[in-house]
Amino acid sequence: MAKASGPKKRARRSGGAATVVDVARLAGVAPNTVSRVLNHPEQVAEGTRERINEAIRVTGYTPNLLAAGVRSSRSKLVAAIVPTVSGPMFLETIQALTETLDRNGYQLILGQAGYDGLREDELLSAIIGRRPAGIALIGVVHSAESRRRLLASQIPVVETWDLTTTPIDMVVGFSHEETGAAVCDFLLRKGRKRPAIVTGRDERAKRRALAFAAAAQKQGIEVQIEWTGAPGTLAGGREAAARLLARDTRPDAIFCSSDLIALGVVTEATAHGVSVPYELAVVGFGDLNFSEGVIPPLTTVHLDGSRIGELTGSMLVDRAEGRQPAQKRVDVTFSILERGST
Amino acid sequence: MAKASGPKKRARRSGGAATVVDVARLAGVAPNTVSRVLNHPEQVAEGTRERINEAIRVTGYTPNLLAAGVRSSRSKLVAAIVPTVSGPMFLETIQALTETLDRNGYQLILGQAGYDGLREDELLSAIIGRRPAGIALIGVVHSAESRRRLLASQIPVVETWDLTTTPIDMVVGFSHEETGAAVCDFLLRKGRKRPAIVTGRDERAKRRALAFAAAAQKQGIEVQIEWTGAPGTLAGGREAAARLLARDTRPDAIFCSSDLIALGVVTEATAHGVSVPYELAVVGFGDLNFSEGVIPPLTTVHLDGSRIGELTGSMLVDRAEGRQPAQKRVDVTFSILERGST
DNA sequence: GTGAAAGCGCTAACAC
DNA sequence: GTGTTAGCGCTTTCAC
Repeated sequence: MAKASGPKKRARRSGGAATVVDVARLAGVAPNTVSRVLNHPEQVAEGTRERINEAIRVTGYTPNLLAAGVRSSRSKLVAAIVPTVSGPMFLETIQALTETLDRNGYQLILGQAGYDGLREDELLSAIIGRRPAGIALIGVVHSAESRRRLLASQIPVVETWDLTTTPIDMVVGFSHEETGAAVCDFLLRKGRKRPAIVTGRDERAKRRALAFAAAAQKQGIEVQIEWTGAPGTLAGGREAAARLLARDTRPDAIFCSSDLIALGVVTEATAHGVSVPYELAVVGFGDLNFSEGVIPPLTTVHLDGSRIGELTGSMLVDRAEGRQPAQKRVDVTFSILERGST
Repeated sequence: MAKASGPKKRARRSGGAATVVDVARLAGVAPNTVSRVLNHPEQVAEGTRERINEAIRVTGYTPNLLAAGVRSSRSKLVAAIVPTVSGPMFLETIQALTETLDRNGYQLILGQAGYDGLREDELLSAIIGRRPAGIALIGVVHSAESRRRLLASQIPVVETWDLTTTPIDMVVGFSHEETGAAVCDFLLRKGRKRPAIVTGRDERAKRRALAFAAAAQKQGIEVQIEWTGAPGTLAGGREAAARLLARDTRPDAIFCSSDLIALGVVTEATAHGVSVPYELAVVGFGDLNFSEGVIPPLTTVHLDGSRIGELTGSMLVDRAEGRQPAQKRVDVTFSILERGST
């Protein structure tokens, strides 16, 4: 029997999907016993369990997770809020997060806040309304109002890609100030005298740029800054580089707020006959998957985006299951990968 | 009054979040009137509405969308299944989809099927269990079993990035066969005699490659194919190019299954002193945001990923709201953007 | 090990 | 316009 799956008996009230009641009737048990097979199979006798599993197969029953969530107030859902999904920066993090959640039986619901953070409040309502077991803020800057709502919601939160001093709850990230200063140091140590910056306008990039400039200032060096849009693009990098190369005092080193921008800077410099790294050193940020393969290979700031995603995922799952996560604050640090462009 | 939001009165049973009952009590109305303000505000007298809205503010009430979903069997949730989120190919589509849904009050839940499509069935259960109003399959190949389950679930489905002849429900895409043949034509017309292919192993890329080869065959030309991993990387492109350039009959044109691979091929060729486009023409696929900016600018197959996402979103929303979408099958076509690399 | 009964938070039907 | 009643599909006591 059971040639095809799909609804067998008469159509049911709403949607026509099979319910615990249908399965229970077919298996000759009470509805809650079906629930038990799904959630605590060890509490059910083997014979009964088999009969019920067979009934599940025959009816094509797929548990209604919404209903389960209402009753148990455990939604098995985690929300991630990103500025936009189409910047390459956070992809590894989202991927690793999804996989980690998945492995633990959780689903990811994705919200785009945009780089301007308008609509942030509406988005938050939509998300909190789903009663997720946790919320991951990935590279998002949030308003005071959002903070308050998140705090009030009691939902576990992980903020990532930064190390706030006043976190809402948990944090996985690194210091953008340290990063900027470290890159400045690195370039000056290599004997560069006229460092410049090409940076997107987003909050974190700004802080790296400022820290870079401050570190240079300490050595009595003024840094030129060129702004470009967020998220960073190759074209934006080329334009900014063109402006920089046209100046009277041409920089001999450029720190870019993303690898894509850095590739643009290298491309433009090459097009102008400026040799990278001899006349111009270029440092990127993000260590995207193409950065090692281009010519010259890009020196860049490496961040373990996957690790951020995994940690975020397991911290949220821990909390969702009532465990205390190993740490509430993780500094994943960064590293400068020296390659051909410097 | 109402200095801060957040729960006011005594803690409530589960989770501590305010419910319709709390709001109703505070506003002196019945619970369903609160529900009405949320869902059909025009049915409620202005005075009552204001009182309720004030009560909502004071209590910090956020509607439990899970409960709403169970009762109304409308979850305001759409699921998207992608092979992996970290390939750049589908990002614009996911972004446009998210935005379109968002504008209509729907949220996106994201599932990664992986390129191998294992775990596909488990993923599908998790997704169908949420009773989403629609499912978008973005660049995913699905098993016969998955097809059956989707069909049985009665949930509106849009398959994208391809034009299946036997769609589950709706389709937004283009023909990979036509694409492959068109690129072949394009290269032969430009006088290339020894075309080759560097392609990832994913299903669609394979079909483009085969169609390319078949078109060449018709003109009596044999095509060399080099395989690389999926998703395509710059490094993979370089390796494949190195192998191709080492052969006795060196190709004078290479069609790549992604722009990232193409950039790798160009890089490797340049490193070998092979001039692009004079000695070697290179065509990419996807028109990623960097492709126009590199040197030489990449000739590539352009696809409007955003449009695919928007269309998918509005088709699903239409169906979710009981409307018939304008079309069930949309061919978004492709175009070959001729730039410096050919 | 299993069943009966209650109830999660919400919304749809039907009164008035 | 608004309240009363019922019930979505599930899980959680609490019996036995």
